[in-house]
Amino acid sequence: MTISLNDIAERAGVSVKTVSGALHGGSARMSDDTRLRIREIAEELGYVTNFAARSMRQGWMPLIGVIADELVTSPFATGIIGGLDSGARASDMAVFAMTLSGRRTVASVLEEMHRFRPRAVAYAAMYHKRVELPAEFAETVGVMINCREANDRVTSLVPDEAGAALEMTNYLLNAGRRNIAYINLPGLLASELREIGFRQALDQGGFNGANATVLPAVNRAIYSDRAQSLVHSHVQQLMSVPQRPDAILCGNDRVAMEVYAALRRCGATIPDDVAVASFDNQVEIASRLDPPLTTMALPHRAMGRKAAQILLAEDRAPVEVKKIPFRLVERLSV
Amino acid sequence: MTISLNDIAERAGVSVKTVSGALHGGSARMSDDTRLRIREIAEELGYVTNFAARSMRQGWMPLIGVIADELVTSPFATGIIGGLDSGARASDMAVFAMTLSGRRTVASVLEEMHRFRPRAVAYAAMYHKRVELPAEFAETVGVMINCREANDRVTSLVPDEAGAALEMTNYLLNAGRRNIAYINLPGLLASELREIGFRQALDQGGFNGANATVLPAVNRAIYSDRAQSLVHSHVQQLMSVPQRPDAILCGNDRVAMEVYAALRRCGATIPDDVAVASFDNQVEIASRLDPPLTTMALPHRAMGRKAAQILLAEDRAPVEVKKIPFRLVERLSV
DNA sequence: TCAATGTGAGTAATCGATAACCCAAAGAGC
DNA sequence: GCTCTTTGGGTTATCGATTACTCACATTGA
Repeated sequence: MTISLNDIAERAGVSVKTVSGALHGGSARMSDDTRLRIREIAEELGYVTNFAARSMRQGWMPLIGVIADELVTSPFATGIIGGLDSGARASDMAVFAMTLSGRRTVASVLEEMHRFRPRAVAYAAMYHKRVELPAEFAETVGVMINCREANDRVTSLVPDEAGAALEMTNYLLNAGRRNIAYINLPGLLASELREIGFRQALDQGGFNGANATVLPAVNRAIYSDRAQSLVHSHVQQLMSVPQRPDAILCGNDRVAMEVYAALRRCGATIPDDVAVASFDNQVEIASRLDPPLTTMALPHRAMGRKAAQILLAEDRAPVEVKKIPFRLVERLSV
Repeated sequence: MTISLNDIAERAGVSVKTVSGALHGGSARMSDDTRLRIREIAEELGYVTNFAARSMRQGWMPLIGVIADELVTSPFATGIIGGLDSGARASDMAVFAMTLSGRRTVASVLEEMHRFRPRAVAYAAMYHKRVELPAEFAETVGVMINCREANDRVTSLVPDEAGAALEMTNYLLNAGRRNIAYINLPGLLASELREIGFRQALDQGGFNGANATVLPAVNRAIYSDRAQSLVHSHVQQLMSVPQRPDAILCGNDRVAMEVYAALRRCGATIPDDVAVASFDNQVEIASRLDPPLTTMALPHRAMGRKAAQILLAEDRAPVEVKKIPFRLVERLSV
């Protein structure tokens, strides 16, 4: 048997309303004596609030529902969910995730979720992309995380890719690097935006962004011969010409990992001969490379926390697209 | 405004009890005509069950609570949570995860969770380990996933590490390999158990398990000089003696990744000169290596599904430790 | 024809927490 | 001494779904 307010009231010789006030309603008028006594009894009996019962009056459960657009894999989910959680916790809310896998549609997941009457709902993508949300859900879904709603019907939080590339490129320039090559990952929204920022920073720094060296890596393999040979041959070629680069900016940490291997084979040392910098801060990789990799950390936690803030705000703000800044993680590769 | 049974009843000109019976109670007595009409109206009005209200009578919400012992990182969480989810879905339950991070204790997380009145609670570890659960929670937590309760007070589901090593070693022997080396990952429960299975298989196959070649890798780095040189020197040494191995069994896929690189540097081809096999099936790695890696897949999904089964079973089975078998994923490295 | 049985559906209580509303007693100001 | 306000706390309705209980009507068998 679980303990209810009634049990406590009986034990304390007061009414349930007094107990409710003592435990939850901070402003309820009663003597400190009564309040304390009731709290002690509750503790003693092991009372635990019944959210379901409370929600009958409130109309909602203290839950933030998250629709995750892929199986909650990748360390990225951690950041987003963790950020949401820490933001939600401040308001005594919990995060409740459901995955949009197989042939479960947004509509069906939303309905399943609605049965629990969450206070607010977010949609989270596992990598930066555009998502088209059917118009009828624009009201229900309060915020898009790590993706932009295709018709801008919902407030979206996305990483500021171009800004990050700008910052990182400036960082390399400030470190005295003058000849920076960029090894891109074609086909990803993130890398395309990063390339823009890269070129922009060069322009602002007095170099010619349009003419910068930008080479494609392959997104599909770690050690497959093709991928390795592609990055490897790029690096080899870069290092064999007279004006060899003194810095290589990589599309993401996995590319950086390959670049490390390639540079090592060319006999170049990092960062003395060539600085290497990157994006994502996939800690498992970045912090374990040798030397540890300087990289722009994706703002997953920040996006999650911001999302919680937006969802739990008193009054709904107008729809907008918010670019969340990366964080520069300085390690030893620059 | 959300639609309630009352609204439907009004619209249909029947009582709420009839509506409830028509939508949920499969056995409620009423004409098919009435039932159908009510369902149509419910659909039309966009009715969605209110679980909170239902739970007032049932006493629990259709939720399976999961206490995850680390930030739900790593692709492993996916399997466990996904398995739980698919098992729970069969009974129309949802999975509700909370993370045991920072200084949140099991007790506090359990209380937070209890406020939502989940039907059952599981404890999931992100890698195979022993966990000591305070005695007072042995009743509350129905099953331990990927870990074994230290005092065997709770039914535990763990991967059958030794069995997997046995199977994989036999597989190598059946493939005609006669000289198998094992590169271990010291300090992990999983690898220690795997080593036992490895030696046992050799014994059973007529080789001397006790004298088998078992070498330690390092668990901490991908590309750090030390780790690389350790695996590298191991491999180099193995390959430089007359009775070089014709197969290397690796403690896990990350070790295999390093072994691939080392073998390549020695000029050995996989699998012609040396077969490589491993454990975990960390797909991102295993399927992208060249050649794709043959490995024993951790039974994360299976454990999750089994856990749901146990938690939702009518009558509670006696406490036991269940070893869940791995699955052999044949790729091209053997 | 009349009681027995069965069928479809309504009534009202219930779960636990909350909130609008009410009431009694005590102290303040005239 | 009397009204006014504040303090401490009780009563009761309510949220939505379920369910034990009840009832009206129809059918069936004697």
